[in-house]
Amino acid sequence: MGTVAKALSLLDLFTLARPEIGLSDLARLSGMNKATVYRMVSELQAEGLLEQTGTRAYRIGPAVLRLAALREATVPLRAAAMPLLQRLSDRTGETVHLSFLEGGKLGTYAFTYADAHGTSVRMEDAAVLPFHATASGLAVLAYLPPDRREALLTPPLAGFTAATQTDAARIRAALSQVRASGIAVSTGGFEADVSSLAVPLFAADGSVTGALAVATPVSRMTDALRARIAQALTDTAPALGALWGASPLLQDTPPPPVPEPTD
Amino acid sequence: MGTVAKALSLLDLFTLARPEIGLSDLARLSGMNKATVYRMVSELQAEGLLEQTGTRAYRIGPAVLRLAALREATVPLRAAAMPLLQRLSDRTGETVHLSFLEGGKLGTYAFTYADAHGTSVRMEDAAVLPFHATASGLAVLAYLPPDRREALLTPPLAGFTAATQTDAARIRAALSQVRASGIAVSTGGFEADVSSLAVPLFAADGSVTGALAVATPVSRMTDALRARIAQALTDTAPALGALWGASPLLQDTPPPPVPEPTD
DNA sequence: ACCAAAGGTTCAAATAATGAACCAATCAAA
DNA sequence: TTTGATTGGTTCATTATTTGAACCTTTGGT
Repeated sequence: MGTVAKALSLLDLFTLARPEIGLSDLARLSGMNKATVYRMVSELQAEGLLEQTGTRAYRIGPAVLRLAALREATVPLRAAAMPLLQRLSDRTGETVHLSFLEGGKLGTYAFTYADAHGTSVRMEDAAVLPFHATASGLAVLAYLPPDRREALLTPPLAGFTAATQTDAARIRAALSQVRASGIAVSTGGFEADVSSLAVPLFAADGSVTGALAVATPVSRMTDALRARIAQALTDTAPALGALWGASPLLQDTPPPPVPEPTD
Repeated sequence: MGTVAKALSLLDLFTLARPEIGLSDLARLSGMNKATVYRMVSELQAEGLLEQTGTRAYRIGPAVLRLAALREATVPLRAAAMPLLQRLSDRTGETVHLSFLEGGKLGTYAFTYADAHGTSVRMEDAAVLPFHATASGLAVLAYLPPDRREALLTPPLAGFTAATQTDAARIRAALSQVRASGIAVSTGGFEADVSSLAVPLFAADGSVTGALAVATPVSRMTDALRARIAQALTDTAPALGALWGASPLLQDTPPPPVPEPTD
């Protein structure tokens, strides 16, 4: 792991729940030396990726807004995807959630709510999803090349709820199911009261790039709803893939053109 | 300059005009070795700050969207500032433009248009402003500590138009004017047909953090309009500063509490 | 079939990152 | 106010990483 990667990994310590972090905490959380962290945050600050608050704690800086504007101007994907997500929300009556592989992480990209129900699953933007504990993560994991998959399945796997599956062997078995059906399911693995279905999304070259998911409160999930959501997901995924030039040939072939890995 | 800063400086090579850059071009533009650049972009890519297109060129990656969402959740400044900017636009009938110091750079943060005129100055989000050639830049420069100011004024200064002032001595003289009046003026220094007025913005600790500017087509700028804009700017700046806790005491003291530096 | 330029890779040499220890400032409790 | 613990920040010899010339392979144009 190079110095640059280590410095950038500091950015991932900031979350909605922990938006400001002091120097000592940053050193503790990252496991790096305080002097090292200090030099890194100084460089990140000079670039505007971090900034220091009045209490000397660090937080994400204003430069990311400029970069984000540049990103959306370059790849106006979110704008194009939102109507598709909204239609899927309306059709299923549930929260829809689009995530993409960002380097080695699965990041939330966009989501939409239905206004059908009084209760719905609340999503956070700015979230990174665990691969082994979410439907989206499993959908991606199932179609990742074996080496990358195994790297992400090496113990210890974090437990988020009592229902989180942390046994790598069982997860591998679940991934075979995902490949067989083309759909990933997860119930309460990340958030206790949430049940999700997800389908993988593929890049133009056939590699997996993200996932499209529908999340419902566990109390509402039934076999009938599951079937309706699965149908809606497989209907929507090709149109979404078309936005970045993925082949619509995948449309009627649930197990996509990634060979069943020999694991 | 540390390795991290060098790697991050690559991000600044991407602009709206040049949103995708190949490896060799990145090496040329940055003046770094190709192998060095390659390792850096690989690390930036692993973090999702860059991504590679089908043609192997690099562009800003999706992770910046996640970070931007986190930033706005942490510091919902843009949302709070926009109505103030819009009022200023409506009042002056011109384009308003808010920029902040991001580390060593002056980055565009937000802008609003008036719908009064058929013509107006178009701004780009995702833009970095030169200090010596814009009203915003001069406003900031005037109140920066002498060492930081001098660092930014060391020749060679880039020329953007025939009217760009690139003589550091003359710019220093102009900065005295800015400190005397509390307002910076620039005509055609960055974009040929644009004339701007700007006031500095100060952080809670009294240090300069950015600028608020009004930009008009040169053809429309008159002394009368200049006076009206200057008034509108000095009226708005305190309310804007209040958003981040800057002292409203500055309201009626055009030369803010930064001592006239001995230069 | 050719050439030029691109992306990507290698390895010894050079340089930058590292971490233990240190200082000064802040804060809470005694 | 004294104490003690913790914070942000700094130093410097040791160490490990980055660097860059040269190399290979692929791509695209003529």
